[in-house]
Amino acid sequence: MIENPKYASVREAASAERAAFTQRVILDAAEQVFARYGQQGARVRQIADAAGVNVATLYNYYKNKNALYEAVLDQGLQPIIEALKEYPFNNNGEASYKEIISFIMEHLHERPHVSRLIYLEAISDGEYLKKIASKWFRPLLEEIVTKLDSGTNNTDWETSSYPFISALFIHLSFGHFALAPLLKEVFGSDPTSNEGIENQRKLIEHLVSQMFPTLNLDSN
Amino acid sequence: MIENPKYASVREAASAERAAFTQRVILDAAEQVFARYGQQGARVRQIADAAGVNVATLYNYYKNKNALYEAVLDQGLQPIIEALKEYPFNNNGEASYKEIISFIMEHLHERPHVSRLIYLEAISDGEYLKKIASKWFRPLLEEIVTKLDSGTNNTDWETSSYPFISALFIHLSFGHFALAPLLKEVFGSDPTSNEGIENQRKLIEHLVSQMFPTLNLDSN
Amino acid sequence: MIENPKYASVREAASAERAAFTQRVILDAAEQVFARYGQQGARVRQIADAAGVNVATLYNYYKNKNALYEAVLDQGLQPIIEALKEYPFNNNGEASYKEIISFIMEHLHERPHVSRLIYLEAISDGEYLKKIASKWFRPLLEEIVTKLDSGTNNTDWETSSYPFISALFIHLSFGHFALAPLLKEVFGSDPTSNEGIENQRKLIEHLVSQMFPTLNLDSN
Amino acid sequence: MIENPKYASVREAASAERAAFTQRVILDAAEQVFARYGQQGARVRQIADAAGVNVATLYNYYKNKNALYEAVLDQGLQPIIEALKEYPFNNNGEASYKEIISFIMEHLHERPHVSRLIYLEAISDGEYLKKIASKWFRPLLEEIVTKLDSGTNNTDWETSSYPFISALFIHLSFGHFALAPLLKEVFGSDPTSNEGIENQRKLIEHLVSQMFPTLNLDSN
DNA sequence: TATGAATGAGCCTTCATTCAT
DNA sequence: AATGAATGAAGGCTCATTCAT
Repeated sequence: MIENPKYASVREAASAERAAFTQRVILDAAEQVFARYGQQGARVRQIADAAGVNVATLYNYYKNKNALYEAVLDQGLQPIIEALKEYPFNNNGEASYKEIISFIMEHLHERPHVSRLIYLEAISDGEYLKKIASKWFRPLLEEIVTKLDSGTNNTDWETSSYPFISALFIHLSFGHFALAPLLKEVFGSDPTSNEGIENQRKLIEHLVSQMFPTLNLDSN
Repeated sequence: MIENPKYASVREAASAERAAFTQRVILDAAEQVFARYGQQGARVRQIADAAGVNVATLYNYYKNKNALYEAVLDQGLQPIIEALKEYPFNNNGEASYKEIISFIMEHLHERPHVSRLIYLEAISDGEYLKKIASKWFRPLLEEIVTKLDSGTNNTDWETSSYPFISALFIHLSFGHFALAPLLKEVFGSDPTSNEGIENQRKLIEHLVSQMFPTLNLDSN
Repeated sequence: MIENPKYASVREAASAERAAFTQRVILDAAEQVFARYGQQGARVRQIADAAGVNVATLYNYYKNKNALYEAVLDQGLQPIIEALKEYPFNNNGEASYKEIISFIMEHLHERPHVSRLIYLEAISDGEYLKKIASKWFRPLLEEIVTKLDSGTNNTDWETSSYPFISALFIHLSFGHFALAPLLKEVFGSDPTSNEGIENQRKLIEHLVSQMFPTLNLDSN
Repeated sequence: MIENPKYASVREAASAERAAFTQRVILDAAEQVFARYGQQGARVRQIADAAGVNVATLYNYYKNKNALYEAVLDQGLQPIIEALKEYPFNNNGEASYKEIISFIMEHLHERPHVSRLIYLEAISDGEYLKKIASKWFRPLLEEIVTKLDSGTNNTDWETSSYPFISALFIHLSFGHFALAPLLKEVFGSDPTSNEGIENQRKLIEHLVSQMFPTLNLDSN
């Protein structure tokens, strides 16, 4: 029997919504597990359990474990990429380097697995590392470097030092979240607490202001 | 057949030597594989292949994969611990903070998997993380903090900031090696090359000298 | 909503027609897939795809895969059984053995999967083999044997040879279609083409006329 | 410790022998199961059970189920190919067509799964059918045709009929074994018994002698 | 009736581990 | 000590089937 298209579309919409929800749940669970055990170490069973669905359901949405991992990287990292793109880094100089730092720290805080996913991929020298580097880190760092260049009189550091400064920034932001369990164990306080993040933000600010005193004076 | 005890002991000595060699080869291979794929992601077959021995041989030396992993952590990290213990951090103030930096960077360079093992444990919040933190990082950082305290007039930073400074140091030293594949991909040059290490060492020195100007003046 | 019974019945009729159509489509698809991969090797998903319906729809018509297979055997073979029953084998001697041969070959041609289904059941010694043998082949062969007996003076062959002659007939008719892919590959021409079937028909005729010369003279 | 090479080789030989035995057992079991359920319908678990080994052991010898199937076809069919090659079909005309028939029937009897494997592959139009046709059936049939040509005065049949005669021969020999379960069910007696085979042999002989009367007179 | 979503069971394969030599 | 062979358990994935709409 041909249904009333209107009702059919309503039903289909509900079904699609449900599917989208399930897919999101699976993706979140996968992100969590992959971010802890890596691509090889993660178990699909564990992901399914974390998502609260049957293992077979995973395969209604993703071809295989590898495709799921790719989706985690793509869609897990995407929000931060998008956010960074929209950020007015060099629109008119209004966004200070301090705001940039806050912005990034805030986003990494909201997506606690991103840093760890990237670090795991880096440590295992995974096949997606090239993509992460080219589509992600290089644009991000270029923005930062441009900001530094435009905001200082360029006498503080030589251009050749920028890579090291960029790496320093990566360590202090991404590393802060990736290494959180160890830091908590060593120092006793949770680095991902609001206080911990705030302190780390201040440290980065302080370092930048020390390294680029002219930047400091200029823009803030 | 009754053997000549003398010859037997000779043979036994040779045998023991051979066994020690095999065990070392296995441990090195295991360290390499675990440092890349983590405890769960590593495959014993891959370790055996990397060691050039039969898989069954592993089990002549280690009860199981888990015991092998523990041995990797214990014995893989041990040399650096030992080295640090022997180092005259605060014997008579002769060892400058620069020397300490060089010393640690050099050791991490020689054991390229140590940083990654630790990072993997930290990211996965592994069961050995407590041990690593308490037996390893805390003593190391205490030495450093003591050094800072004794070497400066203590006006540069408040004591409460020491954890963050310690963490900063971890990121810049251990993180430099753990993240090497990503950094290489992003910046194009190998961070683990002599030049890359030298530059990183200088960066750390520079930061320390900026953060602790009195330390800088005092000891070097 | 209270419906007008008249319209309801119209709708029900249309619905029933539609359902009958769907069921036929599913059955045809199932026959095709089962005839190729057997009971165990066939995949319900493949059947649903071939039928152009959702997998779940299969289960509106058949309890499970096994019931579908039984239906394929029952209803797939039924038309030929029915046709043979209606055929005036020994009504009044009007149907010559040549006509019988043509008749069977024609029916096997129209239902290309029947031969293969039977062969697969035979090869796998399936649980429906008994049924096929008793309800299908034995009646068919008895008709043929009766025909031979009544049409000849019975001097050509001993009665004990009839099984072998019957088997010969099976091989040359059913086997011709079941083995078609191999024969095509070996000889280059399609045995299921009109020409191929015609030639095979002639071969059977020739053999029969050779084996039963008196039959040959009598009835044609 | 380096062993005495002599003893080592002895041990290795024993090990290799054991492995060869296991591989043979697996292959035989696989042949049996594949010959019944086909490539898709066969279950590796069933094969392992039939071989009396653990499922994982299969994978010490064959990459996967498909490779095992290929090995079954290759090595399962090979003995008959070899046997046929060595047979003096046209050495000096000493081997009569009756001997050829006996020879083939005997070999098919000894390897009861060969006929069924071929039939299943034919029915499913499998990917190895081409190979079977070209490397196996065509040579075999060419030998037979050559035999027929050389042994008769060639007046009995036209050359264009040879394919049909060849196919007839396939049906009566291979089909006799492949279809054995059905024939047994229909006729009550086992076609693969010595008596059944003997009778089938005679039937083939009879048909040949009828179809090629001059051949009959000449060579026997 | 038809279907997209979901699932438990089962399949193929690999894993970590043990055995026998 | 070392290894090829063997295995139980677990892994990833697919299957047949059911649910909910």
